[in-house]
Parts: sequence; C-alpha cells; structure tokens
Amino acid sequence: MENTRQIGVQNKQSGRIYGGESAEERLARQRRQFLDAGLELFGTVGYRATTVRMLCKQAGLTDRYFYKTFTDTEDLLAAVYTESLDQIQTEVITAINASANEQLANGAIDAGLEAFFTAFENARVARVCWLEVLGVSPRIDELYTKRIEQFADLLLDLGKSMLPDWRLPEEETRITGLALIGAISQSALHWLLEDYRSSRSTLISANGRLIRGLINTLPQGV
Amino acid sequence: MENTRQIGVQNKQSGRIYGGESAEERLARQRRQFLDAGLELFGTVGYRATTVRMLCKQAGLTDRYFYKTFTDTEDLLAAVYTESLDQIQTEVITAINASANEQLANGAIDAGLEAFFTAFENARVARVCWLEVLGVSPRIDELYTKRIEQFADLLLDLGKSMLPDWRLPEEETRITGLALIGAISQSALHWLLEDYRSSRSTLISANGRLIRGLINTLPQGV
DNA sequence: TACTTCTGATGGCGCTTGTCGTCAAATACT
DNA sequence: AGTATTTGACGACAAGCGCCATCAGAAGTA
Repeated sequence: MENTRQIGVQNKQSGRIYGGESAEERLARQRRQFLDAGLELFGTVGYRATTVRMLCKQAGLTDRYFYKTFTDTEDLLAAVYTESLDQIQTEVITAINASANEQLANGAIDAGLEAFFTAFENARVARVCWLEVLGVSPRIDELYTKRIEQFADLLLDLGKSMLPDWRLPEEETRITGLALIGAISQSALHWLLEDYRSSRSTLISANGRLIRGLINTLPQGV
Repeated sequence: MENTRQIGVQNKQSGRIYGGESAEERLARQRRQFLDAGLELFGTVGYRATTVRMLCKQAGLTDRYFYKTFTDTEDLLAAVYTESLDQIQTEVITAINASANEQLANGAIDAGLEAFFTAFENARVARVCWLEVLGVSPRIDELYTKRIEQFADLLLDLGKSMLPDWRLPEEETRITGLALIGAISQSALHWLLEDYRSSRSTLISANGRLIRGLINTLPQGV
C-alpha cells in the first residue's frame, strides 16, 4: 500500500523547466503580470469593478494561475498597494537623505515633498493608494492604517533628528504626524481628482509652509 | 375604446391618506427610514457589502418604496453623505460663530475643531464620510471633492476675515485649505480606525497647533 | 356595502460573479 | 519515440444581485 506512492514520488514538486523558465521564474513572472494588471485595472476602472476574469485577461493568464499566487482580488490589492508604497517610501527616503547632509531642514522637507508628489503623478498609483484602498475590508483598513503610521513615523523621525529637544507629549506627537500625512495625502488626492490641475511646485510650497509653520510652534527649549 | 380610460382618470395622482399620513408624509417617512438604514448599514458593514435587500429589511420596507425614492444604492449613499455633512457643517459654523464674537482667532479655531471632532465621534457618520464614500464612482468622487472644497472655503473665509491682508497667491491658498482639511480629516479617520483611542482634546490640540503654525508663516503686511 | 388605492410578502427572471473541472495541444524529460 | 507535466481555452455550476410581477389583505372613499 505504501510502495504505490513510490511511483508518484518525483511528481510532487518536480518543478521542471517550461518555456525556458524554471518553476520559480514562472511563478515570479505570473505574479508580476498580475501585479501589473492589478495596478492597471484598480487604478483605472477601480477595485470594486475589477473581476478575476478582467485581471486574467489583462495579465494574459488564466484564472488557475491567479489562484496559485493570490487567494482573492483583495489579496492582490494588498500586494499592489504594498509594492507601490514600498517604492514611494524608498524614493522619499532617498531624496531626503540626498539633501539632508547639508544640515538644512528646509532642503530636506522640499526634497521629500518633491519625491512624494512626483511619485503620485502616476494617476494609477495615486488612485490605488488614496482612493481604492479605503473601505474595502478590515484587513485592508489595517494595512492602510499601518502604512500611514509608518509614513508619519518617518516624518517625525526626520523632525526629531533636526530638532534635538522635542517637547511635545507622545500622543500629541503621534496625532500631529498623522495630521501632516493627512495634509500631504489630501493634497495628492485632490490633485488626482482635479486631473493634476495645479503645478507640483504649488503643492510642495503649500505643504512645506504647513510643515515649517508647525516646527515654529514647537516649544523650544533652547 | 377610449371611454374605458375615463374610468381610471382620477387614479393618476390621487395621493390619498393612508395610515393617518398624507402621500407626502408617507414619502418623507420612507425616505427617512431609508436614510437611517443607509447610515446604519453603510456605516457598519460598509457600502459595497450593502444590498438593496438588506437596506429594505433594515428600513422595514419593501423594495418598491426604495425605488420610488432612490434610483440606486449609490443614490442613497449620496443622500446619506450629503445629509451628514450638511449637519456637521452647520454645527461647525454655529460653534465658530458662537465664539467668534470675542474676536479671538484661537477661540474660534478650537471651537470649530471641537464641533468637528465631536460630530465624528459617531462612528457610522465617520465611516461613511471618510471611508465608504471614496472610490465608489466618478459621480460620488465629484460630490466628495466639492464637499471637501466647501469645507476648505469655510476655513479660508474664516482665516481671511481674521487676517485682513492675505498675501498668498490664489492657487496656493486653495491647496493650503485643502491640505488643512486633509490634516483634520486624516486625524478623524485614524481616530475611527483606532477605535477612538486618543482623546478628543489631543486631536484638537494637535490640529490647532497646525493651524496656528500656518497662520504664523503667512507673509504679514503690517 | 361596493370600489379603489395602498401595502407587505413572495417568487421569479436575467445577469454576473467566483470557482472548479475537463481536454486537447504544447513542452520537457528519458 | 514515448511519457509526464504544463498550459490555455472553454464550459458549467451555485450563489447572489437588481429588478419586476403578482396577489391577498388592509385602509380609505363613495
């Protein structure tokens, strides 16, 4: 009874080459195709109007491969959102670091804002990150919350490093960071919804003013 | 063949009394029941998970009456959103006016913020206004955009009335107002998503600081 | 009392969705 | 060449949806 299994032993995780790709390469490529399809469809027709069939057609694959990598369209949405924000966050950090060595807070602020708004000039990315991701499910809501908090922390760390004696209470600091992210993201959202009517420099200027204004109100210990 | 129609002539808009209510009263009551059901369901299970059947069950009415007043669940969502924001806006304006006669900007700011965050302590209202309304359709997006701009205008009008010589360019003024609304609304959204963990006074303090900081950065002409 | 309007309950129709199964062709291994 | 695996196309299924029709009974009207 057990020796019958010996026949089928090697077909378990054979993962042979097909079309010049290994099993892992195929899986990775399929995943990428679905991620691209997700960004395209979620960012244009929207998440709730996107079906598995549409995603497969856009990706040029069949549903079998969709379910091999993702459990749900919600699962794919989370992956697309995470990837987009990962990249943007990296770009913002890079931009800040590149200009922060001058020890000039203003330069770092503007550089960060510039990188941020430049990234969201991609309407699909903007739509997914600010419009489609909200109110989908508790799981996605939590993902969103954590990501926003992450961004707020990034901003606050930058601020604290530049203002050595930070005197605001912990809780108010947290809320202030979130509020700032809210200001920046609402700007980006309206930019998108108004078809990028305003210029990027105006957004940077307005939000930079907000940030600098905040810094001035901080209780100074010096 | 035509005289048969004469019999049914008066049944066109008879609108007689039923259950002690006139036709208009019945329609108004049904509308109210659906509005309440909409706020309840959109604010708990969410808009995309809410069906016509659920709404009718919650309202205690049948679908015939739903379609008599609304064309769509989207139509109902727009009505619920509009009604909620109308009320909140009124409360905020009232609060500001009640404390503005003291000519103290700080008092008006805090009073407005207080009214705002108090209103959004209702989780259903908060969820509908900040979570469910986004990314539904172009029509709802536009409604949202207009409402946010309205709020921003309210804020800017208050600011301009208190700072007589406003020197910021028009476009940057607009963006700044939107950014401020974004800061306040993001605070409210996170407040909701974190189950109202922080205290209301902390939110007021953090956002008040942001507004006062902004005012200080404005180019003063005096 | 007869007649009309209004209401609530129920069922059904057409459509779309997620999901799974089948099957022939393409590709790789031995 | 022969076998095993991978792929794409296609179809089918149950479930849920918006929406509409029917029908008996309640509420008003004459």
